[in-house]
This record gives sequence, structure tokens and C-alpha cells, in this order.
Amino acid sequence: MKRVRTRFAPSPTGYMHVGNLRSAIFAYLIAKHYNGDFILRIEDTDQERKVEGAVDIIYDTCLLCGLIPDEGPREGGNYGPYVQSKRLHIYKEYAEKLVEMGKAYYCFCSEECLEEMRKEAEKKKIPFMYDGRCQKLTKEEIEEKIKKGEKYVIRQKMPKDGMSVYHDIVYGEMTFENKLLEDQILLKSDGFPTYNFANVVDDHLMGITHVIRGNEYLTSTPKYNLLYDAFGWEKPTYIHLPMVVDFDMKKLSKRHGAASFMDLYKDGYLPEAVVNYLALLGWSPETTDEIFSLEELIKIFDPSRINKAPAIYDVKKLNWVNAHYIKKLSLDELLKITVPHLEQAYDLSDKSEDWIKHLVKIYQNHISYGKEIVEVTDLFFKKDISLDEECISFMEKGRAKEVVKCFAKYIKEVEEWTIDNIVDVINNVKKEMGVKGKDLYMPIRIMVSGQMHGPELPDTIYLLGKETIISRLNNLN
RNA sequence: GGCCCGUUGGUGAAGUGGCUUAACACACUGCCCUUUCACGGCAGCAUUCAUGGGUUCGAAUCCCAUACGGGUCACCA
Repeated sequence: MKRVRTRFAPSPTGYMHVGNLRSAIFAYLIAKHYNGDFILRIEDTDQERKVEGAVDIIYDTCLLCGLIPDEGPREGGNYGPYVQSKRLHIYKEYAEKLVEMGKAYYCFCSEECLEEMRKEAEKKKIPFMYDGRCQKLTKEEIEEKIKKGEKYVIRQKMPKDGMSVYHDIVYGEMTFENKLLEDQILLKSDGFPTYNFANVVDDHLMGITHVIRGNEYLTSTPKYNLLYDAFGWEKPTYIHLPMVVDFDMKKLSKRHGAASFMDLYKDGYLPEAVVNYLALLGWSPETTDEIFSLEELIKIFDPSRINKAPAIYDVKKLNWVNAHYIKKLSLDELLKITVPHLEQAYDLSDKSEDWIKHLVKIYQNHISYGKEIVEVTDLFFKKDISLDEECISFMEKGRAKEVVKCFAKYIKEVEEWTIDNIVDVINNVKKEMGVKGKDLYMPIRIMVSGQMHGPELPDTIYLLGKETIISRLNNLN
């Protein structure tokens, strides 16, 4: 069997959203599952959309996620260059070859001219399709026009009848009518190839065996197949992925929070967790497990289990997966994804390193991403706390206020501020007031933190410091 | 508009003709654990698979129609 080779072929448009990354992950997993090669190719044939530094973002994303290319612009390889703008001569050569073979032709229709035709068609309410008029040009006319410096494109001749059929691993048998296909442009007037053309030429030349891409290409695949046929090349195996969409079923956009990997990364999401979650977007394993390392995914990934229905990008579920990974982090790793956010949000100049470590540690089981540390710890940094209705109504009940007064009395007497001594104070209150459990802890928790949820109470009290505790307890009347 | 794809609970999602009185997860509710909170554990949560027909002894699973959602029809990728 042929060695499996897959590729991830993004356009350098500035940032990599999770849908792109999901495609990269699937391409990587399929290659590695079959012990094959994963190739990175940059598709920068659109000069207008090109963005500076975009290739770095693509690389940073892939590398952070563990998707190491076997071949690519930086790694090199036997099929380079791996950047399409450096392969222009290749596309030109192959386009001209197709003209020689009589399967493509020069077209001198300008964009304005095409626009005119389009408007005309619209008036008559018929769908516009280029009529192939330049096919009628004689060899002499063509040479004449080229000599005069007229701009041209190269178009492929499409069959006017018959059906195109192909098989997709995910969607099965796909059938299309050929008469719906336009004579597609292969080479643009600026000398660059179109995506359609460059993609096919490169996939063939680079020995790509499995084409993995979003299902927005489902309907244009017959065009690619016609190109493979025209050249007499072997067609790859197609694996079209269901689209990744928002909750409202719309294409993923930035508006629903951090849809770009780098944004997620900056917010303290762990690349392993993001990869784990994204692998489950449109694919599911045979078992009911949901937590997988990249190595495990490689082992169990099965393209035939990819789903057809659109996959909804659900931040809540991502948060759950990420929280799972956060719980397993070492303290150092945890500090790395949380402390920078604390520094940015709060003034930490009067806090010791130990204090910060302690604070972060007690929230390890409470946060689902690094940046969340900021909102959950705000009770440690703001001067005054305010109680919501639930807290107030709890404080009105039973002997809650008396419990807090008793606690205040003892806590003021503490000389050495240690967790053990704080625990002792709580126990004294328990003894003196004859309360325990919720009736003991909750009133104190509410008055010192303003919340009914939070980390261990003695730690919370310890970290708040005696001064803050006493000042907050004084709010009780 | 033509063509193509999809439609399972509050949410994501398993399910490829009988093992399904529809997994699992998130969320929610209750219980246990914890002297509180959280973590963790356990339990509950779709008489039903967009709707209507059909095929079959038997359908979420196959076929047809309808509805809804999405994709695609570029010198964008």
C-alpha cells in the first residue's frame, strides 16, 4: 500500500480559527494513524488577502498543538517549495501543458467584460455562466493578442453533459451534473494560479493520498476530479469534514468569543485540551471516553466515524475539557497560565510570592481556563464587598449574625496569623454557639467573601489577611 | 433560484434494520462524601429520533414528499 500523505493547506490570512485548526488536527491524525506524513503547505495565491506574519501564527499554532509537520516551508522536504507563491512557474507550466493538450484555452475577456455579461444574464433572469467564447479564437489571434500585451487567463474546458461521480469517506457517493460546471479559471491574469488549480497540481506533485478539508468543497470536488482526469493523474481519497458552526448554526465567527486558537491560548486554555476538544468536533470514538492525549487520538482515530452533521463549537464543553486538564497541572504549570492574568488585572506589588502561589493553588479546582482566575479572585482585591439577595436572606435566618459576631470576637484575638489558628477560631465558635456545618461556615463565608461559593474557608480567611477580615466583619450590624 | 449536504432531550452527541423500554457527556435537580464551598461518587432527567407517507414480521436506522437550517454557484481560498 502507498504511504499515506496528508496535508494542511491554510491561507495566511492573519489568524487561525478553531475550524481551521480542527482540519489540521484531522489531517494530522489520519496521517499519523496510518504511519504516514503530514505536510504543511501555505496557499498564498491571493495577493490581496495576504497578511504579514500570518505564517508564523500558523506555525506557532501547529507547534503548540503538537502537530509537527514532516515537510513544510521551515522543515523543507523532497517536494518543495511548500509555499505556493514560490511555485508560480510550476502552475504556469502545467496550465500551458493543458492548453497544448487541447483541454484548456486562453481567455482574453476582461473582468469588466465579464461583469457586463453577468448583468445581462441577470436581466434575463438566467444564471450566468461563462460561454467559452474565447475558445473560438484562432492561434494567430491569440498570438497577436499576447504580443500586444493583452491580459489573459487560462480556462479549463468543461464537459457539457454527463455526470460526475466520486466517493467521499464521510458523505459517500456524490453525483453532480457536468453542465453545471463553468469553464474554470486555472491561471489568473496576474500570473497566479487559482486555488482550485494550484491545489490539485500541488496535491498531485506532493503525493498527497488523502485530501482532508471542510465540506464547503463538496460541490467543487468534481472540478478537481476533472483536472486530475485531464492530466491522467490518480485521484486522492476524499474526506470532507462537517463544518464547524456557532450555536445559531452560522459559520464560525469571532463574535462568539475566542474563536481563534491564539486567543484561546492567551486566555489560558491548554493546547492539549483544545486539541482534545476539537478532535471531538464532528468525530467520536467507539468508546464513551472523552479525554485523550494526542498519542491516544492517533491510535484510535478512525475517519469512517466522522459525522456528517455540522459540529457546533460549544465553549461550555471546551471549558469542561480544559478544566479537566487544569486539575492535573503541576503548581508551576498552573502559575504559568494564571499569574500573568492576575498581574494584568490587579496590583500585586504588596503580595508575596507565596501568597500568590497559595491563592492560585486553592482555585485549581474552580477555574476552567487561566484568565478566569481574575474574576473568581476579585474578592481578594476589592475593598468592599456587597451581598446579593441570596446572601442577605441567608444572613437573616437563624443565628447567622450571632455566629459571625462570635467569630469576629475570637479572630481579633489571634496573634499569629496561621491557618491552624484560624481553624481553631472556627472550632471555638462551633463550641460556643453550638452550631456546625452549614450554619457554622456559611455566615462566616458570606461576611468575609460576599459569596456562598468559594475555596476552602480557612485558606480564604488566611489569604485575605487579618486587617481585611476585621474590616469586613465590622460591616455587620 | 439551480445543485449539494444536514435535521436524535435544555445543550453537545452515540446509534449504519431486531442486542434500544435510545449510550455517553455538558447543564440542571436530588442524595452521599466533605464540620462549609468546591472536587469526586451515585441517582433522576427524550414513551421517542423535524413532519407526513411508504417498504418490512420489525425502522431513529431503507425509500419518497414536505418543512426548516446550512453550503456552493468568483481572476476568494
